[in-house]
Amino acid sequence: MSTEPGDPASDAVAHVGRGRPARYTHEGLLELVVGVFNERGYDGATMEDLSRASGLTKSAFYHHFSGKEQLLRMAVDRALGALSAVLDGTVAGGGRAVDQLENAIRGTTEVLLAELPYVTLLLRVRGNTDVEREALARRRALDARLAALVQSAADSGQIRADIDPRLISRLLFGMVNSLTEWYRPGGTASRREIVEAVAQLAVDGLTTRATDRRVPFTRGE
Amino acid sequence: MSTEPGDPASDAVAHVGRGRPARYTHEGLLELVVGVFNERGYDGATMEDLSRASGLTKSAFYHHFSGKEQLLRMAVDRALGALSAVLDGTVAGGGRAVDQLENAIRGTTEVLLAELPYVTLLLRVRGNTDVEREALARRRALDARLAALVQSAADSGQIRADIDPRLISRLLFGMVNSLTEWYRPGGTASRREIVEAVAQLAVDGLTTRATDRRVPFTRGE
DNA sequence: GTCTATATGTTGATAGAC
DNA sequence: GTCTATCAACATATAGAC
Repeated sequence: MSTEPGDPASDAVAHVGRGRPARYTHEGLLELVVGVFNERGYDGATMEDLSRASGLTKSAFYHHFSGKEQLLRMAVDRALGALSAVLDGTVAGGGRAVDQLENAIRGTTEVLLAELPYVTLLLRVRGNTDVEREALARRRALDARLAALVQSAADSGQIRADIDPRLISRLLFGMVNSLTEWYRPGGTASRREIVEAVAQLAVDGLTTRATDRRVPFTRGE
Repeated sequence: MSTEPGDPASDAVAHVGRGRPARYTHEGLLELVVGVFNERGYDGATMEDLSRASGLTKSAFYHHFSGKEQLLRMAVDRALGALSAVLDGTVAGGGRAVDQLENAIRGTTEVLLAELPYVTLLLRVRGNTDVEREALARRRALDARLAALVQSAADSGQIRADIDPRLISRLLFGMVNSLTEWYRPGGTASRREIVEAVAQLAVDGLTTRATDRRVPFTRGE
């Protein structure tokens, strides 16, 4: 993470103390930390890396956080909270199952892009520690809710029935989650474009189609 | 990785030596090692973990491999070789761009499922060491070839033109790559089913469609 | 080829001065 | 709240006996 426009470092500094370095907000520091976690991997990032990225020594850094695992917990909690909330909103909105599903796809994609570093870290958790296992369990619960949406849409004949809904759910949200592999805030595609692309590719696939979806379907040229 | 049917451990033992433990093949050991890498993460896996999984002490293990990084190189080389080969075959086959693309989707999916642990490890590489950076570079080259296939299909009007081909490529192969997150060889869905599901979802999306694709297109119920 | 023992470096975390 | 100094645990890797 170099210092580019929109770099989290700019948010981290609350005000400069009278001593040597700067003072930091809890949240600003966390964003820096998560950036390092995502660069080096959670295991690969050392407390020395994390503190240096904050402009603090290890000791000063330990004054703000109890340890590496607490940092991970705070980060994945933020991601899980955001994903959980958007899913709550989607289901509360009601409507046809297929529309709820499309809303869930758009909503989770939006959250992923808006909370990119936190969701990225969440998706890379492997389960080596208690914090990680707890995060995995909560993530599985979210996945189950998404799978249930797909199942409902399939049960009511609103989406294709020739593929197992569980498989569809995994592939679909696998596509969404894969955004963490390449999306970066300053890139060519805007969030809005990406959300549209994901939703449209999910619904219609690659095939060419006229603007009015009810025209006869023809494949290729 | 416990000892289940089809467990790599069974392939690892070549024959029992006259001394205490067993002898191992280079390749069988590598499969065990990659399993541990994927469980604990490359950084999280210690040489102690790796040797213990092989039933050897650390020292005996070092007799077979020069170190942790060599193991990683061998593993990602295997994945990169397999992916590269399938892509070579696809392009050599010729045909319409859209058909080459569909073949590439099927081919990379098949390779991913067949070489699951190796591809999984490859996809998790972050770039902390020279070996990792080299692997990332080779992977980017493969991604570029896939993106070029999508671009060709778009240029000749064989796939939808309302989404940036680069974005399509990333989402499509992101979906394929997401299989490493959950596919396990003994599961309910066969490789064949999964390849079909990926290809069909990619081409047609979620929408219900009659068996004959040329019937008038209707959405929902 | 495998073992026990150990060298050597790194890491997460703490002590205590200022 | 930040620093320098340091610890105990653990990691990669090697030495050398059998």
